[in-house]
Amino acid sequence: MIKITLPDGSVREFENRSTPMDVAVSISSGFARNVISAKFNNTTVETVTPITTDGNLVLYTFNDDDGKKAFWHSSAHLLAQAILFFHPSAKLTIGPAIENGFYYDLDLGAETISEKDFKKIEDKMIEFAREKHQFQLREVSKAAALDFYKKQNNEYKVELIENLTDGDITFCDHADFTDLCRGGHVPNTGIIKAVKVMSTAGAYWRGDENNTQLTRIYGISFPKQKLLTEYLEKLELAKQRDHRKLGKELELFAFSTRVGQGLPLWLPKGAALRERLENFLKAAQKKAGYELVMTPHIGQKELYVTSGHYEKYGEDSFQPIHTPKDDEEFLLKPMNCPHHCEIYRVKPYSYKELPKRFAEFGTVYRYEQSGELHGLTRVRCFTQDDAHIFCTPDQLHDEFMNVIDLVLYVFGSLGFEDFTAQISLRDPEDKEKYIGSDENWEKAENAIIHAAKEKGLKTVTEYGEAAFYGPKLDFMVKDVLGRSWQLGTIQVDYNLPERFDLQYKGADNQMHRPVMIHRAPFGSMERFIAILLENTGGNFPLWLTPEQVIILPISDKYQKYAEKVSEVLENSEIRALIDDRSEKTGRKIRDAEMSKIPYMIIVGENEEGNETVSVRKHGEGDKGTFTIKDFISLIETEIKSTLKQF
RNA sequence: GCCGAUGUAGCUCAGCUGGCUAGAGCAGCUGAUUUGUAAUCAGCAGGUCGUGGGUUCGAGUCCCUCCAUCGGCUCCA
Repeated sequence: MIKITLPDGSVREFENRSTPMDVAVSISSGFARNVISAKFNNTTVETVTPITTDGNLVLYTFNDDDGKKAFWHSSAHLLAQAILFFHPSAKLTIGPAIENGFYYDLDLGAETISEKDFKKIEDKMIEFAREKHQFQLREVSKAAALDFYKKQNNEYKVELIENLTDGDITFCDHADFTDLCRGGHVPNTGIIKAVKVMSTAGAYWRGDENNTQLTRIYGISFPKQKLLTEYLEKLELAKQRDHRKLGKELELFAFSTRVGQGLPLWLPKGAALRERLENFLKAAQKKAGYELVMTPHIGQKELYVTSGHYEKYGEDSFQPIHTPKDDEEFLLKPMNCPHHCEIYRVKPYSYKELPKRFAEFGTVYRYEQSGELHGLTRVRCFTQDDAHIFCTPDQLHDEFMNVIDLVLYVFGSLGFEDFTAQISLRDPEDKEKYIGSDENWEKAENAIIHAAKEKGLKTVTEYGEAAFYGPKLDFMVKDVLGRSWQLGTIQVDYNLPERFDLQYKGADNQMHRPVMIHRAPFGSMERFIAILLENTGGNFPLWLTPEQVIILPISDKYQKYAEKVSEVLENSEIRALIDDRSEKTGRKIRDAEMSKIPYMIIVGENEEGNETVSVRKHGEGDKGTFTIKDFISLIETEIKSTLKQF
């Protein structure tokens, strides 16, 4: 007999070689029907794997992340099986589960798969699924595994197997389909009831652009048709909140092919909104002891040679600007830090004057690859809410903590609750990508790790995500389709101060090297506004939104009164406009609702007589009648409650 | 940059296997209407069908180039 401990702490005895499914059945047959995967002693096992020792067992259904993972991974096998049916010569590579569904990467040779083929692939998958094949994991020797794939001329699987250890290699069979696989499957194909092939894409083998480009096929599957329908509906709904769509509808920004790819044009409403965001941060920064600076959009090549940017990015950047003078070259600035280092160098500093905090809404230019451009989230010209803090090593800790507070204040004020703090360290395998000594890197990385821990941030650590001059603490937020974007960032840098030979005089009368913190709470105005648009669906907080109030006179008889109300609101710095079209009130309300203006006030005979306004709130409806004064204080109260002081 | 897809009026879209002067709704303009909590009515105007080339008696429709956009990959100072 073996003792199995379940997640609730209860211990039950089973016959030796009982399977997770046996355990599930012993709990309840209804539950067992929904169990699709399991973990034994924290290792993924098949539901049919015999258990031979005491241990902890967790059973998963589709409602668990681990259950979904097994479900989608199993679906990837099914997808590969269906593709092989139509393209027998396709070479399989890998097919993992992802956050939403799964994909399979294949080398199709000269053949292609396009959207027209999706339906027949889906049908074939369902056909195979209904045959209720069991997934069976079996161990194979390395030699046998290599032999199997060499016969198929599948160099990809051969490469994978060569990196595995003999005795640790398993194949998974279902029907006549076999794949190299670690395991983690649902009991049988029959529970996969609904599948959708979502898209195809090119993907480089092992993520290296020097390798063959494979065809990646994305799909998603569910145990019920209804769940698939709901998922697709949710996706459609999400697209309604795409910042590119909303930006156009709300007239915030636009692009012009004549101006150029990735070069956003800010329209009046967008520019005003952006200015309000800037002022919001400027006010907080003033309190936090920052000083505003301004620097040119270009700098001599030498500046970037000093900073190291030229060496790292020269060829992939906008190319130098030449002047009538021979050998004179200027670069569009890709970052503000070199300029700010030069500001620091303008005069000598004593330790008593540090930290110096230079802030600038600095516009930078980067020649991003054309295929990378994406609305406002990835552009070639953007404005960073940049600042560089120059401090003594002793001050670094406190300064870093203060910056975290500022970032959290910004995120909190704009309703970003669902973010991840990502500790971005250098890739230990590829130190060539970075400048500076190991010692400096270690100091900087430790400073970030400790500060994030001390703040109690929930963090993830990513290697290879550091900037070339230093590690970062990045604040990641997801867009409407679940893609993660870096917004706020804080970086510790020991390297640029060295490169620019920055100094201060210490209490010991000796010269010392300051430490530099790069930070941008928004990250960039463009990306931040894009993600804010998607998070709010265009319903911005009242203090930020382009128009706060729209006045709707019942007829043009009340135009004068509408203008009077507008003037009073304006005097209280409330942004209002009047809809003076000769339309019915219902029409004006509809249009105002569609344009997402937070407050509508309706004025007619009753209101004019009593000096009142009839208030309607966007998305909520009629709020009743207010005196103008009460309405103003309603607006002011709402703004105060959403816009806290730093 | 790479793989795949898409590109018709300001917006959303129709236009079958190539065949009269390219259609609709919304938005716009003009006029009527003077309106009470999500669309008043009528009329008018608006497109060299992304660009350049080709095939054809004939191209929005087929082929190629380029441009832009979308989904990925790679990249992201």
